[in-house]
Parts: sequence; structure tokens; C-alpha cells
Amino acid sequence: MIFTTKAEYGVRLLVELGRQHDGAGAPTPVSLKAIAEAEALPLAYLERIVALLKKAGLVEATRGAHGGYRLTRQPSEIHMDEVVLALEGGVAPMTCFMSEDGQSPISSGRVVCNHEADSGHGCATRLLWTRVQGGVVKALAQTTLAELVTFSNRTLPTSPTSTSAVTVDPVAAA
Amino acid sequence: MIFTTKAEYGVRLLVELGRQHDGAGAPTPVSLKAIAEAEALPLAYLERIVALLKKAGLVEATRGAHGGYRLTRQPSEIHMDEVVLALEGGVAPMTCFMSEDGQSPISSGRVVCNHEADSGHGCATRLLWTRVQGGVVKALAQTTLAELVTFSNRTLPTSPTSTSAVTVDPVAAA
DNA sequence: CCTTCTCCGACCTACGCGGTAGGATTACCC
DNA sequence: GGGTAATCCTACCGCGTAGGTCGGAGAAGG
Repeated sequence: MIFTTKAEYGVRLLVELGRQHDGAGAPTPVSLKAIAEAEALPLAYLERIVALLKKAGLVEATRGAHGGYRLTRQPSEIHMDEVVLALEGGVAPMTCFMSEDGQSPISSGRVVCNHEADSGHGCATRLLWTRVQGGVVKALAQTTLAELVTFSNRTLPTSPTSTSAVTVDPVAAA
Repeated sequence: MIFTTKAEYGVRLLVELGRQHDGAGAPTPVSLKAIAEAEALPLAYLERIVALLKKAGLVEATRGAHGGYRLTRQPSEIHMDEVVLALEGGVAPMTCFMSEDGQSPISSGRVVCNHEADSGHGCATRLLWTRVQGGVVKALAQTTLAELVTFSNRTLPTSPTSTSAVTVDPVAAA
């Protein structure tokens, strides 16, 4: 498995926020409770997840009654590599792909393989994991939140208001 | 984390086999004990890992004294998607990306997302995970065992016999 | 002041990864 | 044909962590 439910729930949370996000800067914030009910996710768990997004600056909160969360940017400006980095704390295909200063080697380039001086030859898997990680990051970076919002609207069972809005299948896009 | 040590150790095991594999069909097999010592890996654990590779037909064994394992194909004909599929039992970025008949949705195309009918709209993350999985599989399929063997030989600290054999950096290759 | 919401940290539990133990079986070699 | 070197096979185990809960403390309406 690549990602945990943190990434799953976090992305769904952002999609839910992005759906409410129209052009203006600061509309009415959405409460976690509403999101939890809409997506059928545990509220207490969502609280911890959204904290990660807030720490990364992807989301801002207003406390108190009628408070909630809203995006700090346009959905089209939010790329998924940043999101997953915030939620999972790095995208590493293998434990040896962790830079020793915590984690998040997603874009640092400095990859420290801990069994480098194993037995004469450098660890052969490094080439493989590097490529895999590159593929993952590329796929994430090419996807924006706006895309996910329109995709989720498109597959609504009800309300096929504008079915032909997106004709090309976005899944097939590399 | 994407992969477990099963994939790591399994690939390193194959590299070790591929290094001994010259043009002929069936040279002297390599014992697990030799590989375990060369790569500093637990022997008992390697036994279970190589069983997966054997079940997938990537490797064949000869039992008894002076026995061991050898590849069933040329290293250049062994692509890593097949290897990882055999070792990890499928490449799924998320639990919901498991086809209900066991696993291994790596190339089936049939992806069954279990929270499809969640709450009105189709699960938005499906687009994302599909792309990620595509990126991973592509990166794996583009890498052959032969590449990893030459890569590991290239980064030897000793014996820089033919350093200029591969001039282009294979890590940078998409 | 009461409700609604974000915030925060401690706590709990099931599960799978990584590894071990111990044996059975097969085959080469002297 | 016995010793020995190897594959095979199944059961077992500890520990970290993912995933989730609980309870409460601030903050902002109405």
C-alpha cells in the first residue's frame, strides 16, 4: 500500500472544501461536522487530519460558532504533491529513502540509502526506487484539486446538470 | 511507504542472481546462503521471499547439495513490474484499490473502489490513485533486471574496471 | 451564557511487517 | 549409504504503527 487513510481522507476533505469554494476569497467556512457527515468519515479523526493541512498552509480556520475551514488558494493552484506531502509527511517508496532529518524527501533530491556500503557494491534497488518515486511525484504534481472537484461532480449519480463539461476521460491522462 | 522489505530483498536477490547469470541457459545455481552473506540479509527470511519468486516462475531451484537458484530468463527480459507484483502481491496505492478476488490489480484495469456509492458523488480520490498507480507501474515496467545489475556493478567502490561503460545517468531516465 | 465550533493531547487496539525455530525432503559425494 | 548441503514448509512471535476514540480547553456568535 502506498498511502494511508490520512491521504485518502485529507484529499476528500479538500475536495469537499473545493466544491464550496467559488471565485471569491473568503466565503462562509465549512465545518468539519458537515464534511464528516457528507463523506461518512469519523469526525474526531478528521480533526487531526485537517490540522496537518492547516500546518502546511493549505487551509485556514475560523473558530467559534459558524466557523470552519476554507482553502487559502484557488483549487486550481493546489497540486496534490503538496497535499500528500503535508498529509503523509513525505513520499518514500522504501524506508531507506528517508533523509535522516525527519522525513519528506519528496523534492529534496538528497536521497540517503542507509545500506549504501553494504557488501562491496552500492544498493541496486536505489535506481528502482528513485524511478518509482519520480513517477509517483510526477503523477501527484500533475493533478490539481480543481480537477478532482470536477471529476467528483461529474460522477454524481444524481444532478447530471452538465455532463458534457469534461469530455476527455481524465483518468487516461498521464 | 510504498513497498515492504519483501520487494527490497527480493530485488536485491534477483540482482545477485543476475550478476552470476551469463549468456548460457543453466549455469551453476547460486545458494541462498551465499546471497544472504553477500547482501547481509537473514537467510531464513530470504527463503520465504524466494519462494514467491519461484511461484511466479521468475526463478527455478535445484535442491540438494550444491543446489541453489537461477533465473529462468535473461535479466534483460525481466521487468520490475512483474517482480514487484510477485513479491508484494499487487501494487495498490490504497486499500480500496484491491479487486475483491484477492489482489493484484496491477494490470487488470478493473479497479473496484469500495466506497463508490458513498454519499451522492463518486469517490474523488479514485482519479488521483489511478494516476499514481499508473505512474508506479510505468516506472517499474520500464526498468529491467539487467539495468539494475549494470547499475550495481557501476557503483562498486572497488574494481572500477570499466567505468565508462554507461555514460548516461540511468537514474535520470524517466 | 449557552451553543457551536476549532484545537490539543493522551489513550487504546488490531494487524501486519519483519524475523525466528525447527523440521522434512532432496540430492551430491565419498 | 551415510554425511552433508541445500531447498522446502509451517508455525510462531514481538513490536511498531495505522486508525480511531475520549475528554476537555479555548473562541466566537446570538
